[in-house]
Amino acid sequence: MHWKERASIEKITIKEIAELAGVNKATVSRVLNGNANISARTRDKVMEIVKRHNYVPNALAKGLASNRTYTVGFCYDYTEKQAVSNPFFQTVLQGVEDVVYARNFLFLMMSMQRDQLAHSSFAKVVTERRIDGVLVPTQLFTEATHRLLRQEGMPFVVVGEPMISQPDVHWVDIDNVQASEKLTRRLLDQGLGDVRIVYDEADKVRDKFVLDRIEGYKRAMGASRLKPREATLPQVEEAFVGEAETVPQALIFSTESLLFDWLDTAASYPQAHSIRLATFDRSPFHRHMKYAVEAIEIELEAMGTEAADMLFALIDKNELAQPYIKIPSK
Amino acid sequence: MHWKERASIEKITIKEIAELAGVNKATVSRVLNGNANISARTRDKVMEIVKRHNYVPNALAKGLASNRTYTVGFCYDYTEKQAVSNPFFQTVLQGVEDVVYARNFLFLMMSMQRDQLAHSSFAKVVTERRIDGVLVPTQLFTEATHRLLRQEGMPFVVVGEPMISQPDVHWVDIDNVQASEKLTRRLLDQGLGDVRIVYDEADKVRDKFVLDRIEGYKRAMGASRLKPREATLPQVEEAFVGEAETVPQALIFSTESLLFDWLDTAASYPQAHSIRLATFDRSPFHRHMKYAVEAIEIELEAMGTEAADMLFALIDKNELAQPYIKIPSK
DNA sequence: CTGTTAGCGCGTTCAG
DNA sequence: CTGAACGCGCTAACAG
Repeated sequence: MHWKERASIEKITIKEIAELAGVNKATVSRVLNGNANISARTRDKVMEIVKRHNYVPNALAKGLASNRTYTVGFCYDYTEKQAVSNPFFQTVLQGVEDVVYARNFLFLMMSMQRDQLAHSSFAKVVTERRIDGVLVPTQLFTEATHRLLRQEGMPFVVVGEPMISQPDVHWVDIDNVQASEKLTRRLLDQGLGDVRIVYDEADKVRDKFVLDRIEGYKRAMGASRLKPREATLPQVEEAFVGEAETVPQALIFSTESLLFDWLDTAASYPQAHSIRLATFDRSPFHRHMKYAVEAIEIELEAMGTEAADMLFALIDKNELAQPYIKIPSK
Repeated sequence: MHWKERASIEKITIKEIAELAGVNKATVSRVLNGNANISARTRDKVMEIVKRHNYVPNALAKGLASNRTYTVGFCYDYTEKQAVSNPFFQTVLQGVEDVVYARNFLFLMMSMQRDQLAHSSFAKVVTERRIDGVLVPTQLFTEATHRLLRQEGMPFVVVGEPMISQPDVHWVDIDNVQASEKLTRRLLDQGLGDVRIVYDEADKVRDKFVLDRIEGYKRAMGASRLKPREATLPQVEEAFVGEAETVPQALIFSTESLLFDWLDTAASYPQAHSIRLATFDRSPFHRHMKYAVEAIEIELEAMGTEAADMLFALIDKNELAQPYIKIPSK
């Protein structure tokens, strides 16, 4: 059995339905698409046949005729092999899926390596018009990406606040300032005074959320009239070799990977065990880790649903109520 | 700007190319598809125009005409919310992607909740013929799934050995018996004698790999003339409340989630700290966990590439060299 | 080697 | 309210 025959198994078309119902193709099409001007009688007759023969529209033909694919894309970073396994990623994805499937759309995942736009499946999908819109994580939203999207007239929403904001770029993110402020306050409320925030130099330049988390931390510290102290991981470690430095009571890691890096080295310092650890994005692994980790629930799933909703607004009406959305932590 | 205009930005078609080159549409199509019988002159002329105008074929039209979508699907289990974040899942996925993109195919992710086939995007994609073939994880490969796939004549490969083997079902899996034997031997070689394997009753009935891992364990124990002892998690715990029982020297967890369950309860038993822990699928989180975990490298990425290769063989030639593939651990 | 003629399955005028 | 005719962009016979 060749694929050509295989693919035509039992697939009834709109034309055959029309013949069976004794009406025209166009009429069937109208019934199927809920067109208003149809007599109840013909509608029922057509629907009966549709049901009985288990008619399923051909998505390709429909797309070709209507210039729509009924598919949205989700682009993910393939540079870091762990991107997909990232709980962050997958929770957002879940929110997206709920919305996408509720709309009866499909969902095309595309990988893209940073700085490899030209050969990515992302570029291919966009230029071939296999999607009606796309969600792009902020890490992948470069100048080149933006240019391609705009040039192709492809609706898009950035997931995560882009570093440089532009008027025609719509995005959704959690409110990192608020989340960080809240997390910091939670530690302070536990009686800890010397709370510091740890960041990575490279991240700080590239990721807006790192800046925001530092900012939120500062606000909470300021509100308690405490001196904020931000540091890179190496700087924190100096506290254990130098003598003048005091050991912090708690460390807030601006990213989870920093926390992991810390765990790798902390074992060398006995004093490190008493430090309270905190980060964002609670993960199911936390409770199995060497030390207890304080984490704040951030609304990742909501981020996915909001992003998808924005994208559909763009696809449907080509306009947005708000240019961007910040989701506060509860 | 409405989507209809937006979508037609700058998109040159095969027909226009033909006019510019002064040839027929069909000729352009032949050039584009690398058809043999074309004079070098017309080929060059056509290609020059194609390049200059940045022609990109319309995937939908191509698919409609050739009855092909140039897309393969990957179905994942949405029942367990963590499925996508599972390192297992994502490593396999990576192997799949490499093959799929190398073939210039696209990649459609579909979710499916167990026992919810009818309303899944999976069923939709398959019946609407939006893919040329699909990869299905064994957990989702139920009777109903199989029936749908066969009824629609959709080529498929099961990822992971199905519990019940059937002649027309092709699959790829790692060699779990071999991997388990190897892992067990590694523990025995460390001088540990009382090594036991832990399984979950429900998993054992549903997942073939659990049976295989138990089998591999037994072989290694047998080869060392040791008495194999398999137990469920509750049974293992009894060792700590009863008195007659001895504390095992090592525990092999047939799944990672069992290991996690163990970690949750182990803290209560001081004797538990000395037990060596082992499992399959090394994960990046292991090294941050409370206790050291012995793990064996299994060829997950190869599993993905092999599965994809099998699928393409099915799509292209509708036949397979081997009905299934078992990948040994190195 | 290349042009002609038909569709693929569906949406969408434009009449009536 | 419904039918006829055409087009979406491309591939696939069949000629020549």
